[in-house]
Amino acid sequence: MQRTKKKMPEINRDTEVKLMNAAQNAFIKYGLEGARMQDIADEAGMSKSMLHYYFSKKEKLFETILRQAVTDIFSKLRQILDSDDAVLTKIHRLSHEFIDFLHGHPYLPLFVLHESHKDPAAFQREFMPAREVALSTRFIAQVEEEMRTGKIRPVNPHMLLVQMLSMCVFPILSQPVLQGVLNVTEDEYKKMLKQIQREMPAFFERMLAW
Amino acid sequence: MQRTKKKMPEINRDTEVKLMNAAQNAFIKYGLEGARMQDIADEAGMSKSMLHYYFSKKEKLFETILRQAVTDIFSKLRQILDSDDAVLTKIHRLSHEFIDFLHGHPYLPLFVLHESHKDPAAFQREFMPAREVALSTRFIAQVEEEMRTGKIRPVNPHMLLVQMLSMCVFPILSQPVLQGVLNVTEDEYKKMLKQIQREMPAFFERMLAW
DNA sequence: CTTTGTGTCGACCATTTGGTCGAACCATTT
DNA sequence: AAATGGTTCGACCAAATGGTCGACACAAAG
Repeated sequence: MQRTKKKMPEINRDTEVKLMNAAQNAFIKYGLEGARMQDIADEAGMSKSMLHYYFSKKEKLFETILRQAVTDIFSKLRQILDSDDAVLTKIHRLSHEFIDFLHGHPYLPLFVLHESHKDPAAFQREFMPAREVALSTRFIAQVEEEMRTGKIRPVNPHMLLVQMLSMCVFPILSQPVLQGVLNVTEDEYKKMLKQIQREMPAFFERMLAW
Repeated sequence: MQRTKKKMPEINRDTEVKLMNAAQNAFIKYGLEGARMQDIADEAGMSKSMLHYYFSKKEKLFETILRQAVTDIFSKLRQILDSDDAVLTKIHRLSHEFIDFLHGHPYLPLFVLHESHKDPAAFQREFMPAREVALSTRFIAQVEEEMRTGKIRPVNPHMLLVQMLSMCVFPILSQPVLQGVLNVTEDEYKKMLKQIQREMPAFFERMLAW
């Protein structure tokens, strides 16, 4: 005999995912106010009513999408920075795994940053749980420890983290503009990204070496 | 006798500036679709009709604001990168003058990047005139020249430029998020920015030294 | 076969929003 | 004082948009 559940909610999941994907595309491109519920429904191949059936209000839907985006980014970041690796190893992993991740989701950082600018205090309160903050404290402590044992040169740990993230995120974030400024094709830009991935670790090794 | 002009257009200028400032704030925060004409008019202390009197349509107004933003950023950038200074001097100036500039207009980069993502091709076509592209080619040539004469170590010039910009722009761009991640106050973050300004040149000197 | 409850939809509603228009204002000119 | 012409506004309009509601489909349960 089969499950005693009244109905299989398989189609459920499927449509919900379809709706969320469409919503993500729309919100990322046009923002909360710019995205149109009808467009989202159309792109998902469903009626507008479905959106309100699964996510009561537009804001609810938006919050779901934004929270997902924040979680995605920080999960990946935590996976690397919260490991047992040495600082330089983490930098190496960051330049490869994290940039690869961002390259696969080039829209995520801008989306999150854009929302964080609307109301920084609210963003921090609603979307930056203590877990994400702890992410940095442990890494900072590790850097200080390696500095104490003389493994790396003394630097400002906060600054180091900011610079690491700058190098990873900005080249992806600003690809459309930089591609224009540098006057290169998308392929050439991708090649440069690969090169950044390869050379970034050595870059920081020089920085942290005595 | 006074000017023979029929009327002084001084009030003109003034209201136009007020409208544009209000429009800039609104567009930066909410984007083209999210900004409300009524809000812009209210913030400028004028009627909505004024907006249509000075800028016929919302899109026209938006394009004006965006073009201004792009021009502002690239003017500052050109002022530094198009000078007669050596590469390392330019890096030094970038870390001071350009970051100061961005710190005074922390919203500009995100605004431009956001629009560039909506339609990269259109953005490049409409808002990146040849003049802005030439900005990089000359700097690239200069880097190659200094490499040839052995003044600096061989590196990929494109990559160098991207890294310089990353270090300048990203810390400002992502302040709301990073302040949360690092769990520091605005003052502490500002202090860190100052430190980045001071240390960035040495950072690149190490990178470019033999 | 009827009931039931979850999904799904089309039609509709109330509000918001960009945009228009004619009137009023006011300094300058005649 | 009357005319002129650029400037400003309030009232209004048509379209778009978020959201609601009743109906319907349809498989599982009784």
